[in-house]
Amino acid sequence: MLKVYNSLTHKKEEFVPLQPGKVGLYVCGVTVYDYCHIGHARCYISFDVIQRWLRRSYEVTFVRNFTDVDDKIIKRANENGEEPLALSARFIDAYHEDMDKLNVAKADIEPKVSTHMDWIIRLTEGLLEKEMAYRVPSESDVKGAGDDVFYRVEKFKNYMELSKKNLDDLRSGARVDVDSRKESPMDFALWKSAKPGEPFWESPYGNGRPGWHIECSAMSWAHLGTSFDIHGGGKDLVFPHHTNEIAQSEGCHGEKYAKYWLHNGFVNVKDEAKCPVSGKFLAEIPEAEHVTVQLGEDMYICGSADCAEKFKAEPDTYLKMSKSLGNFFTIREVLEKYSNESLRWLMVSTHYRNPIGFSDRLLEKAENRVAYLYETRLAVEEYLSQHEAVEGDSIAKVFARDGQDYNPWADFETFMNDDFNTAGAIGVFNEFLKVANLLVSGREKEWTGSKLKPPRRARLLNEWTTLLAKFTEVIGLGESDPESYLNQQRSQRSALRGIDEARVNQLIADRKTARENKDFAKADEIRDEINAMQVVLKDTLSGTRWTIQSDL
RNA sequence: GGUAACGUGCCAGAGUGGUCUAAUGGGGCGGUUUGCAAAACCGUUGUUCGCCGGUUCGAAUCCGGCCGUUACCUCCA
Repeated sequence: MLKVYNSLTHKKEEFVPLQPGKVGLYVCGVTVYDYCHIGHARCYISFDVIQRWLRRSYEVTFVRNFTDVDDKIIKRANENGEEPLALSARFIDAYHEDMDKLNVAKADIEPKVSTHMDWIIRLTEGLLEKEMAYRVPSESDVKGAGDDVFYRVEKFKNYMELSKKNLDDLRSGARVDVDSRKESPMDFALWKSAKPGEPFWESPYGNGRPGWHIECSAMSWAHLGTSFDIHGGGKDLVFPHHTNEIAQSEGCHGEKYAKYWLHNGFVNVKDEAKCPVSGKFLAEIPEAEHVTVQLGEDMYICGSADCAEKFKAEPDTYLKMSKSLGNFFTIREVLEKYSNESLRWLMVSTHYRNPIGFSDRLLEKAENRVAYLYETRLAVEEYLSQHEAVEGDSIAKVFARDGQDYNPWADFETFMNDDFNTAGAIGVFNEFLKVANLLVSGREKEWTGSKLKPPRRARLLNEWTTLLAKFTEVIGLGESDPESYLNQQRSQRSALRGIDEARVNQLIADRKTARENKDFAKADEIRDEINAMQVVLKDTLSGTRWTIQSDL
């Protein structure tokens, strides 16, 4: 049974769709005036996993819009001397590129404001008829500009149901100049009359364009009807955006708008300090071991007394190395330095409603986990290419503990059904990956108490491979080809650190020769040289693999 | 100023009344393995859940207060 936390009721509830077997899902999309940032990544990755999970049990209609008519777009376009719709089209393309990299699937329907003006007008008409909205003459001198239309907030009883605020607090906190033509300061614009230098559309109220909130009410109506199952978005949209959406849609249709409201938490960028000598992140070292060093006016923190000594002796040498890596904001900036799946892993490893810390250190950790995932897959593939399988017991039986079958998928499902708890689910997944490594390295005895013959291991690894696909399909990680993924990840790191791959390969070949000649002194000398380049070697049965040393 | 969310061990992060003396991952330490490493795997470390008080037979988990962090309060996912 699936349970979801509903922001509307502030409780976890059993998920029961309006129509059996079907789910209508609407997620607020981007306002396309710039590249997507990590906050967008969080939201769309979260709902991508949610959507993937729902599709296992329901026929899902997933709608995620583009807001391509908006103040910020117009402002940016005017600065660039570009048509607003041309600018938004560019950023829609950029959005798709970014989301492809993050393995975020396209929504079933991705509607745009600019092609839904008729729905927006129908909705506005409906609200005017019910006197939930009112017209006031435009102050604009643009020819054809007629009226502005405002929503009459006082007429909608449950206005604050979602945000748990009260109108009086909002009034007192208002920080924007009040438009004196409004009946009440809280009233918001449904339709804005045309202004100089702005695009406009025709309407019964004269030329103009829609207000900010109406587009989601209109597009969800167009594609999911007046009432649907799940509405999602970032927590920051609770007020005013979602609050106003409810007011508009319920005010017009007189029906419950969305049954469940799901809101993802924020991304908090952290600037994390490193020890200037060892380069280690101070957060990784117990505070008791930190040593403060004062140089003139400036204070520095080292990770240990040893480091502090070295630092005092040669501060200039170390200060050069400690330059800040800076904070990242756009998805593109992050993906220049880290592999695409590392960002997704980071996002999925925290529950979607909780705040998530964002820093180089955490990305680096995520990067290493993704590498572990692919290295495991690679090792399994190698093993299976070398060993034939024979029939035997299943993973559940062989890895049973305390008389209980080992059933990672069931555990995974339990977590996912508990408000899409991907963080817990990832914990199960981690253990599942370990199972493969145990078998590949012939160490299953550590878990099961007895050793298996290779054909039995191969049988279990075949089963494992099938099962793995079920996990990766849900979390959207580990679905690429392992070899090419790892190579890509390595090339990215090599390029960033100026490591010459050809040189590394040459040294590895030299070392291989030395090892074949049993000249281990020479081989180790070469390896030291390689290690000095921040390259780490891994000797396997099928040859030497190499990776770039992690910053951690 | 108003409102809300969050605060878990060295770090990240699950856990919302009793098999929690806290899943999982990272780190540290010890080991298996390896020509030596790396990787992988095993063991171990951490009595502790922001602080104070209360409810309860029993609390990380419920209630109250305090402190801290983050965010929102008309156009940010």
